[in-house]
Amino acid sequence: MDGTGWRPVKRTRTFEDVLAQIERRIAEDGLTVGDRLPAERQLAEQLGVSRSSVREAMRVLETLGVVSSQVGRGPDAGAVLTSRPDSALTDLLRLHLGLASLEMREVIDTRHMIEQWAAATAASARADTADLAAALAGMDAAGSAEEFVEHDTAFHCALAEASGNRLIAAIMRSLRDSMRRYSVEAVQRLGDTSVLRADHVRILAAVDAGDPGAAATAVSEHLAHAYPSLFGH
Amino acid sequence: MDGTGWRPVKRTRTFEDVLAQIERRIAEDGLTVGDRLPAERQLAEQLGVSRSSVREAMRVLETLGVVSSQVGRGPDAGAVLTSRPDSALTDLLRLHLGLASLEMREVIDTRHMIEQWAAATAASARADTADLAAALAGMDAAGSAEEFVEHDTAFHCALAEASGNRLIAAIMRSLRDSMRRYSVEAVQRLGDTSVLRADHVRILAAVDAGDPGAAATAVSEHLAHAYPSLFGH
DNA sequence: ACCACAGTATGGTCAGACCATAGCGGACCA
DNA sequence: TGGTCCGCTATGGTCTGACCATACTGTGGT
Repeated sequence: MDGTGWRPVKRTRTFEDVLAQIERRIAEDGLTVGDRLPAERQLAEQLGVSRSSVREAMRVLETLGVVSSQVGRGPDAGAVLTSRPDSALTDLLRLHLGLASLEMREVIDTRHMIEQWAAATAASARADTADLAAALAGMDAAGSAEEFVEHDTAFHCALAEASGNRLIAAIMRSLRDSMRRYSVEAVQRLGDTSVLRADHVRILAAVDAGDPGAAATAVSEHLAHAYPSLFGH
Repeated sequence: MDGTGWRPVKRTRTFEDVLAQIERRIAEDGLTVGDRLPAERQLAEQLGVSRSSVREAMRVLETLGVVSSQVGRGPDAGAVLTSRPDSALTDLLRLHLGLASLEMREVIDTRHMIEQWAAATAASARADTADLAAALAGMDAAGSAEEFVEHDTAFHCALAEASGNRLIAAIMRSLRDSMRRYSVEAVQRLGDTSVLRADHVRILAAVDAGDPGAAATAVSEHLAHAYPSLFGH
């Protein structure tokens, strides 16, 4: 106890203050996607800080996928508010997988959960399945494991989007991005993709039929086929 | 067409290059949580860039919850590898909710999905429920809506952790952080918390009994009680 | 053995300069 | 009138070098 009643709880770095100011401004001025933030030099002057601090705050916002910086001049230049949570989530997953603070098993279980939910929800909502069918056609035409996985990813992301929940769709895209290499290896190990194709057809049919239970079951069986090593008991 | 076969696809900013180098280094040297990165000045010299660029890369890594910077001197000073995906996810959700590029409904649906899965998984695994019981006791002792929500949050996060999946637990914590204010209002609107308490007891009992189906059902009914406006048909 | 204090490595911040980019707008010419 | 060229300028991107605050390290004195 120092008797002053003070505790150096946490020092606030300048760029954190800048972040708070910008966030407040977004809320107060009702800024939304497409609007521009003031230029770095202006912002620095307005807030009474150096441009470096403003730039560090910009890096954070860019990392979180809420702004996008463009050089040059004109209406599209400068820091523009955007909404790209995908790359942020992807980077997050990739780095934490690299640090071994997450395991692939956890990622795949999460995907399993999301995909079952998305399939059931899309089926209940009788969502449009044109994108799903297109991705299925792409898989049939694929000539390599990489190409197959690409269209497979498109199929599953389209399924997540069909659920109508943008947060879940964003998480799904990031999960797939993080697993790409792993998925390619899984397909190569499997060799034959006809089983996977049949699974996809069943998922699509269940969604089209508006049968949530069947859709969820089809997804579950599909993942068991795709990653047999993770579903053994 | 410029005839050179080149297209300036995308310029790579210096700090992005620094990020890639650091990430490569983490992978190659097998760095893990607790290890230190070189000092900013060293890194700048090694990579042949300015300290500003290194610092911008650090801000990104810090935002993603992969490093934590400490000033001063000694073993704990400098940039240390950590694993804190929670705050990154929380910031991500908060900002995107603020930009209206996500709606509360989507967040709550996601929570519903996660929580059902977590409850069922925890029940199947016969997970330890001491933390759940402790949070339940905290709720009983709560004197205000804020306090109640705090222990309620602890209960649900403990449930996610009991599933054994750290990714899902991290997402759960972030979701709850983002919804805190909304949850407090929901509890105040509800007035009586006895229904919620009974729900929690049922969830806990189902997990203890190792009954995944009952656990999932209990969670679902609980959310319907807590957010009646979102589950009307 | 202990304590006080100078030394030093660390991140945090700032000021100012220069570069590359890309739209803007006027000058010039047909 | 119309179009084309070219300089202007606002923007982000980068670098340099300085200084501050912090917190450990080691040394020297007691």
